[in-house]
Amino acid sequence: MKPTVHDIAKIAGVSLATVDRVLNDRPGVRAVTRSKVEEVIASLGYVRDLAAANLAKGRTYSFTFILPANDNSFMIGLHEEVRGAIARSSAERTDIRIVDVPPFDPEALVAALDKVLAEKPAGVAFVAIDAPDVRAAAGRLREAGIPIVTLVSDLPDSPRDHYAGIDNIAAGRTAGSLMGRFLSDPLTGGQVRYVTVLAGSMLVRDHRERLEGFSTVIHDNYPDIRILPVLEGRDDPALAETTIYDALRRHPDMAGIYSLGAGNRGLIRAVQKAGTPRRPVVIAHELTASTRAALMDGVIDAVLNQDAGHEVRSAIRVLKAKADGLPVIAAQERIRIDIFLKDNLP
Amino acid sequence: MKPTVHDIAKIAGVSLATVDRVLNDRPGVRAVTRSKVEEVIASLGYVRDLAAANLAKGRTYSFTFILPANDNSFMIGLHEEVRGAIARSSAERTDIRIVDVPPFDPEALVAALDKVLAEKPAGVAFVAIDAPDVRAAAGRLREAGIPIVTLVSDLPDSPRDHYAGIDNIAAGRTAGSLMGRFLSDPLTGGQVRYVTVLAGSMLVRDHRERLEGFSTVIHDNYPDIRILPVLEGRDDPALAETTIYDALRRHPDMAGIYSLGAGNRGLIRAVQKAGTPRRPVVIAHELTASTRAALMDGVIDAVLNQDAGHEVRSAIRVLKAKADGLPVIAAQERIRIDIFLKDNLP
DNA sequence: CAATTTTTGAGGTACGTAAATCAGAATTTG
DNA sequence: CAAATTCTGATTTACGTACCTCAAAAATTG
Repeated sequence: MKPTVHDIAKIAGVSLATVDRVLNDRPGVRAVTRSKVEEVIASLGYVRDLAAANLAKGRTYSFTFILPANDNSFMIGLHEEVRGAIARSSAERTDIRIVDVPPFDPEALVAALDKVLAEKPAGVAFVAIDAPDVRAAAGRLREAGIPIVTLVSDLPDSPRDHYAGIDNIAAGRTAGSLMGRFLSDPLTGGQVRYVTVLAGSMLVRDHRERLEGFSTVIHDNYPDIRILPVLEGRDDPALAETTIYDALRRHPDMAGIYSLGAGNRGLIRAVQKAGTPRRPVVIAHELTASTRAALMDGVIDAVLNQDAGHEVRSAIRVLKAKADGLPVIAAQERIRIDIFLKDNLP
Repeated sequence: MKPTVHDIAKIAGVSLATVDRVLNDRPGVRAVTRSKVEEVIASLGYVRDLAAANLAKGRTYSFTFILPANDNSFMIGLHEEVRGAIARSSAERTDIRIVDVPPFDPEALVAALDKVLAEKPAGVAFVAIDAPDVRAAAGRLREAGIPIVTLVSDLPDSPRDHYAGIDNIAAGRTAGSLMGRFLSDPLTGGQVRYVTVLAGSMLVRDHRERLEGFSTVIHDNYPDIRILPVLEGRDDPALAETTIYDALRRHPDMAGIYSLGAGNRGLIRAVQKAGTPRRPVVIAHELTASTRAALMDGVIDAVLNQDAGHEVRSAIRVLKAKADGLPVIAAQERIRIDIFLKDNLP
């Protein structure tokens, strides 16, 4: 059977208390004794029974999720997933709290992080904003020994333990590749096509990265496709609608649209209203009620999606593992870019 | 704090033993007393602490995985993932065993299922073969109260508890949609193109379903694409190579190939060797070393993939939940169809 | 070498549940 | 109404670990 602390004590010829001191890094053990015990632990292949340990500790993992109070479908969905996790938390010894912060506001995020730090939770997950102050606040948390996971939006070059989100450069590249393939003409070819990109804001890292990936692929592989200057829709459906509508009026021959942010409701309306002679190829992000309907109707050709539920569950798993000092299964925690066509909608 | 059995006993005015009898469906409790206790349980919102319960029971979940002893990359990968789970199992109170069976052999599978039944494991996962005898054997397991999960290949109309695998019709539809889009010519159009399908065997349900989805989408949406009679490569690289090579010699203008089974190593060699004037669009299944390389080289255009690791972990989670009588998080257990282009390779 | 400090042992309690025993109470049966 | 049966309560042990106390042994210091 699985070895227990008692087995270790017996074989090492020490008392249970000493084994406990070694296992939990408590003082009061001579170096010789310590190494002897450690040897036995290794030779037996002992692994601490986490369930029993947590039971004994009466421990509950208290995690805090700091989320922007955005009202787009994706963020609302993210909130819901966290609430779902909270509902399930009773059975899992976790106690999860949500802290809302105003969106796109680095100072508010820093304030929230510092406030959370004072509460000494067992782990923190937050949607990062790419700013030096945020990086510093994250450093303070790590300093205090609190594991950190960034969610949806990463904070590179920071001491975060993990990023639970998609690779946005790869997402942009995928969009570019699909756009290129959907537009390419294997027989004739050579005609110049115009593609427009609708972003939320170029101040957001995710959007910058998606654009970067998209542009690279188009430039490198599809020389007859030209990307028009980026339009900013501030993730707002109304603004997106007028912006895209105007663009389609100016370029009735627009071959494609890549919407790399939110506010797709407006984009869809604009495309339908404009009624251009040849409907442009549209690739958008995040599967919501409206993008799903547009996919079915043929207004959108492909949707790249990140599964908020997976991101939340992954963040919790990672925080738990970090809190226990356990390794994470990397393959399990990689958040994949889902590609949805109208034929593989779940 | 979380209510415990002690709280229930105190509030219901009964002893701990009675609460235990109610909770674990043991006899020896009057109906009145039972309902009183159940009322208190409900009113307190009591949930049993699984960790403590399992600790007390000294329980280890013993699961059996029945896997075909195929030697293609996918099945080898599946084996590896199960072995990986076994390596991790010490920490998770699971004891997983692998039983190998000859591939595509319903009788051998039935024999294995019956042998496993005799060992009364806490759950069984197996790669199903679509045959009445297999269905009956699965019924015997369920009869014995053993949870069943089908892996990779489903067994519809059987009493299995769960299927951990992709929707193969949707996969075929996706392949059809990508093929149609990659081949379609938005400006000219109208020319007839020929596409060939390489399957392992039409006797396998997965392959039949993929073909069905593929054909449906092509017929309904891309009338100028014609599907040639299905080629069977028996999932064998050598056979696939000669089959495809011959086909490309006969049809040098072949526009596309959909490989819905295994043996892609041979397919790739055939396409490279044939050197047709215009390389056909190739869509294949399962990301392996060879399909990955072919994607990078541009020989394959898209790979549809099912993540064996996710399937195995999902199967284990579901078996555990069923063994504990807990609900499963459906969204978490849905196995997704990954679409890989050369731009989003992990 | 005595005084002090450090290390170790022994033992206990606790976490929340499972499962068992045994005795007493309530109920049913003849 | 006695006997048999069925319920119920009280109590105990166990699971594997954490953490506490107290005393004894060993090592270190002055």
